[in-house]
Amino acid sequence: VATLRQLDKSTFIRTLVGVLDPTSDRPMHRQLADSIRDRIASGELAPGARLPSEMALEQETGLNRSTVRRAIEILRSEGLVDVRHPHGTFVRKRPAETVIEVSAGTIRARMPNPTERRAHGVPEGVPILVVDETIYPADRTALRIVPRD
Amino acid sequence: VATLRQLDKSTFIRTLVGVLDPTSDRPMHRQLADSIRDRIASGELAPGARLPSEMALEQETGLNRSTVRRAIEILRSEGLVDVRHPHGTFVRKRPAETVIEVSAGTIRARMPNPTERRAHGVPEGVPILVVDETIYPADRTALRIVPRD
DNA sequence: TCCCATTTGTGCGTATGTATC
DNA sequence: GGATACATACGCACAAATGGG
Repeated sequence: VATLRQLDKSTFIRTLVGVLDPTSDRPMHRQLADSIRDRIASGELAPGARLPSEMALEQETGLNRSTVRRAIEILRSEGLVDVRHPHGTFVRKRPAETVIEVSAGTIRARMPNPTERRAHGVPEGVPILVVDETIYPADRTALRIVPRD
Repeated sequence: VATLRQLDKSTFIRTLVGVLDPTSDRPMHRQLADSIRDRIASGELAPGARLPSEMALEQETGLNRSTVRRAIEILRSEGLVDVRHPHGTFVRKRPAETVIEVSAGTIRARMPNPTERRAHGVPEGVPILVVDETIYPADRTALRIVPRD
């Protein structure tokens, strides 16, 4: 198993490096973020999968750890990954979705402040849905419009 | 005018420093972000107002520029400020809100990816409202539920 | 046109702390 | 206690974009 995991990791990094272009106008941390984002979108990095550690990414991309961290920070702010200290960085799993039925009101969305984040258990990079005054974490809520009775 | 501006700036920084506690468990960059966020919430820093430059904040808080930048990054990811290179960092003005009337469908919210950000002109730290397949930038959109005809 | 000052952006390096196994 | 891995904080240098003179 150790051998297989090692192989998978090497493959991931090799292709990762393949798309990094130091001569590009696009900053390196954005390129790295793009690359990982693509792999998440394609399913190559499935929900729950762990990304290589910062040190591993640093070594195998040749980038500085700060640069690697900035890439991860981007994905974090997009709600794509979940950084668990000191376990690693994981592709976020979408929690089970609760459907809320609404038949009236005004709906907005925005990023929560830290107080709201704590109060409602909203992970980083996840907005909130605001129905009139009521707050729902957007990663686990869908609003369904239903005719008023 | 120069004198007045200088006075305002000094006042701002003094109070800013006043709430920074190096012995606290809370990281310095979060404390700084908290402090500025409070000032935005209270209206002391009105929409459109410019924050002190990174160098000014660095000098007057005694924090490193990287630490100052991390504080600003937090506010940015919350959609509170708008960083314009090389002009400075400004308290974000809420754009005029467009009310969309919906009478059916499913509504979700999430952070946009860079492609969607560009396509819909969504600033950083601003989520999108997704009505079935249609995307609306959440900073300028409110959805009003209306009875189906 | 060009230079300069200002301000944010990018990228590197280093050290130490904290949490978990 | 040690190993691992992320968190915080410092520092430095140079690039890029804009505006003023």
